[in-house]
Amino acid sequence: MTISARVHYATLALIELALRQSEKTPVAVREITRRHGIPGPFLVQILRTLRSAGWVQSVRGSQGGYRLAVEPADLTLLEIAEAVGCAESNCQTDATDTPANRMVHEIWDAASEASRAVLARTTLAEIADRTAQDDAVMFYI
Amino acid sequence: MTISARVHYATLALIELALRQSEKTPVAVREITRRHGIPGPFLVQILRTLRSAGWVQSVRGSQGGYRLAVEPADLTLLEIAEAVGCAESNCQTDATDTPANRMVHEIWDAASEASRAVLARTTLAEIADRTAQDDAVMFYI
DNA sequence: TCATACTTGACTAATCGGATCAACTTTCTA
DNA sequence: TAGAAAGTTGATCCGATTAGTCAAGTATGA
Repeated sequence: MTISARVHYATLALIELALRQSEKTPVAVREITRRHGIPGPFLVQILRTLRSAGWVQSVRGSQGGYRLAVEPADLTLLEIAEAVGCAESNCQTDATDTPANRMVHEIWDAASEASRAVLARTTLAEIADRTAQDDAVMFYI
Repeated sequence: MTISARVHYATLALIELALRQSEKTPVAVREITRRHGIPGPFLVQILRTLRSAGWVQSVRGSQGGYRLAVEPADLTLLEIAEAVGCAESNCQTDATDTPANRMVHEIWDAASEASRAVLARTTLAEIADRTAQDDAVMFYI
């Protein structure tokens, strides 16, 4: 469960889309990259993945952009991380299959499971809401 | 907290040394590599790190080898992972510092902390003991 | 004195994550 | 109906990290 830049950017983009769900026109890639400082073509690549996961819709042509296609409350950070991140194969070695080897692997698995549990119980809706609150405070100041 | 082969091998080696603490002569590298299927020169490299951490002692010359230099109950898997593994810098990006960015980073930190907690509460003594039991069962069969 | 075993430092090969580019298609708008 | 604005796709590149190797040297027991 290594959190790569890819996963981080994907999450930021989804938050942005979640916060602007009510807008009529879709959100252009350039707006997202500008607001969050994400390298442009890289975000495009990430959005492609999000689209094939069915979480965003794209609208082509002028005035085009991206729109969230799911309920933010239904999407967990674990799902995002697993869909966007690469293979999360934990610790592949050629070590002999011994009791010690199995025992140690159990611990790595338990550690991995612990962090996955944290991500699994956090939804996009939660962080979007909390972000919105912070944004409001910033605006007020 | 990615578990690399390096960390895995280090842990296996330390278990082996822990189980053979009572032996008169130190344990040769070759014995460890054979029993656990660890690439020879690679293990040497790892043992160097363990030695500079002060966890193992080396004995040179004929009949030489390695010996555990600490109480297995005092060594946690987290310490091993952090000493042997490389930089565990979680998610470095150039993303703009926004509420969303901070919020998301908090979650990654929480996830990382959860897995570290698991490793922090597991000691070398525990896994060595449990391994010894499994070994005994295998021998009995 | 020789075989055994650790020491050290440099070196290589493969993989992966991050990032970029160019050529193309779609759609709006003037 | 032309052109500008946007997304689409596939290929590609680069640098860092990891896994793993090698060779020359040193210490020690038999």
